[in-house]
Amino acid sequence: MTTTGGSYLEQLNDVQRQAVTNTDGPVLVVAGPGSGKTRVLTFRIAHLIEKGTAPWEILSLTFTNKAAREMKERISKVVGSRAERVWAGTFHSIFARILRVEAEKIGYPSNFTIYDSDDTKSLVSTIIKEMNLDKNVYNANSIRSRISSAKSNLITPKLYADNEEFRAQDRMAKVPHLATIYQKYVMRCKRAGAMDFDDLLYRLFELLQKNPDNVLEKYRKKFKYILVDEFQDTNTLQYAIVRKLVNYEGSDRNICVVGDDAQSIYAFRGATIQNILDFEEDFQKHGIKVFKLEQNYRSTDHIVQAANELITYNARQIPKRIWSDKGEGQRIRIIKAMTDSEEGKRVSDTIMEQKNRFHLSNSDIAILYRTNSQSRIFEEHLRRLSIPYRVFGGLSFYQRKEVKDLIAYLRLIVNPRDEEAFRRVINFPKRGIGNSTIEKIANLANSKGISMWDALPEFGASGRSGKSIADFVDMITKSAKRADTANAYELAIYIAKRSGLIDLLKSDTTVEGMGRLENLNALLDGINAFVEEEATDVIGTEGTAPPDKSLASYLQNIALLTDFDNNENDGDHITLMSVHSAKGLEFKSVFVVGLEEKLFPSYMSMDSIEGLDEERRLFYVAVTRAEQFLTLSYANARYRYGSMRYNEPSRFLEEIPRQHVESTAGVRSASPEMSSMSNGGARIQGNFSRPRSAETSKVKVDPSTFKPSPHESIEAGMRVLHLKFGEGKVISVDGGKGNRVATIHFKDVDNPQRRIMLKFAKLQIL
DNA sequence: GTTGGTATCTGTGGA
DNA sequence: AGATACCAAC
Repeated sequence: MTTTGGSYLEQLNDVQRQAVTNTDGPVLVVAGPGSGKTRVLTFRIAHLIEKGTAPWEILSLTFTNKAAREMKERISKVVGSRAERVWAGTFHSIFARILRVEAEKIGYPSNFTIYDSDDTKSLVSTIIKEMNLDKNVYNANSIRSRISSAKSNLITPKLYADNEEFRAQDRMAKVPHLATIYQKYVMRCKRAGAMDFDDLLYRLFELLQKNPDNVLEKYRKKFKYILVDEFQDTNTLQYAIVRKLVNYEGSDRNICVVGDDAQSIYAFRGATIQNILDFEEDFQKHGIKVFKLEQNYRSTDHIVQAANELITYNARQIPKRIWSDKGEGQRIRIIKAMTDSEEGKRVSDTIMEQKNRFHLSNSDIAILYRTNSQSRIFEEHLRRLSIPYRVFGGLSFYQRKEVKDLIAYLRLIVNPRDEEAFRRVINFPKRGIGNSTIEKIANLANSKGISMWDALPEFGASGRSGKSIADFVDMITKSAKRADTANAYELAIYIAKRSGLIDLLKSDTTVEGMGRLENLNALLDGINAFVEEEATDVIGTEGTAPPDKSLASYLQNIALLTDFDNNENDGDHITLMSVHSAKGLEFKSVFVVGLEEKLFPSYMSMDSIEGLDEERRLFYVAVTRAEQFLTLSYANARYRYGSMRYNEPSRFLEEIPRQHVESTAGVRSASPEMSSMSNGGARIQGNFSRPRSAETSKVKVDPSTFKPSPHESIEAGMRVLHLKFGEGKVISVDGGKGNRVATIHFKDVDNPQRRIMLKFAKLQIL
């Protein structure tokens, strides 16, 4: 043991220690927010290494690069530099790394391209256009997500086409050709030597399934211990791969998954809580051990209890109540604003006030929102108060046009069959190869079943664009030749100049144009840094593999990076980010903003119980980010899509028991901005429905005698009691089983007629 | 083939 | 509101 080695177990509570030291056999850790989940995972890995497991025999899968990096840092605090050799990374990056070695076994080049969602969308659009389908009916985005979910559920184009149920669904949705699009899409990706994000998972599964050269055994032997973080966010496909690696005859089944069903927020990309339930069942007979971490070390009690309460509104969950001994703490504050702009101002003012009163630094504070587009208004107001901030998420560096353009050239050099890259740069900067020529090349490629690049020689130098095409081919071929001797950086500089990209940007002297040139230079610097970087970040296979500094390797790296990853801790700033990206983080003071119906919960998720439950879990995640101060805010009206929209306060606000909420006295006093409002503003005020919490406060129902009746038994005509709205009469009940909605007229409420989802509501029949 | 203008749509989360 | 698609004129 190292000198620090002995002490790490003492930093754990009993359950945590058991979860760390029970290293062999299947383990499920159900970990509430702030319960020391990361600590358990990292110490478990450290413990394995201390006990003699080779670092490279440990596979640790996470969802973000940030989580993986943090984990390695924390492991190395216990076991030193050996931590570098652990296979720790995201599902996508680890699998991409394996596929880079094995791709040729399943018919892909080892330097395959990774298609991002823009590439995917554009390929889907191209196919729809080629099939002469109406793009308004065949919406590229929804088709993309349908294809994605098919892949995530291991449904191949063939299975899809043969499945009568899917076809019936598609006919109903007026998209009968979806199966064909899916089939073409997969074929085109393969033809382009490209994998989309789902393929990085799916093709690895395919590899292990088909098992050429007994590759399955190779990886089963290699990974003696497997750990999965955020298991509630895995999809069917990811779990299928994990099972392949670990659940087989004669396996030690050293698998540890950590998750919290209440924090599952990625159902939209195929994640299913079912995996946690299945996991218990799948490993039952192999002596699974289950540990529940319920003590919350993060937040004070009002916050913890509010979170507990609100999650009970969900239909399905693993029973669990988190608790804290950090004391009662501050109550939750609610800010009500007339407009989005006022919300921005009030939140910024409150931040200023908190900073002064409680001596918080900027880095202690975060503003969390449902959609990235909400950041703008807070930026404006924070800037006005000279409060430094940083916005995470949104358009990442690698999604900017000028960056994507150069990357497309690099992609094409590495893999000329990459059709999306080809289409992007064949005529940019303009070189006289117009749409009709591109169409002709595409038609030729399709009829031959080859890529557009491979179709070029046959297309010939005929016609007006012949010379330009020949020149283009020459440029790419020459660059590819250079790649043998030049490194990625030299190559990037060469092609940036040779293609005319640099000149084009230099000729644009506007502020934006200069910004674009800066971005391009930043990209070049980034490539240089990648080339010069020491081997520190490299996960050696057996600790001996030399760092792969090729252009192909660079491209695969950046394809999986997000905005999170290319930024250092640069000083003391407030954090602005979506609730999704805040998962796993914590701040002394958290502002959850935009708590309005149709925004949070999102209108996209409001028409189903499952959707609403996921939004509620998302809100649960948001609330549990806060250590000491939690502030919730909403606006009655906000600009969205070009016009003022009015929204009700979010139902989630009502689901927080009042005893955890700060009294609103004084908080609602008009801000200067409100009193200086124009007539337009006055009209908005006129439409302002009174906040629900204010009107409900006068209804007195004693919670100790209140006994909710089963929601199935509620019928029209009954007299019922509601914890917040008091006594009311059920006017009607509609909606299907499990989804019933009652219209109830309450006696003592300003807005008496209410539509209530019976599944969530707690009603007592009188 | 290119340019510049107008019409139309789309609209969450993120590896 | 902003991005993109489409169309007419050069």
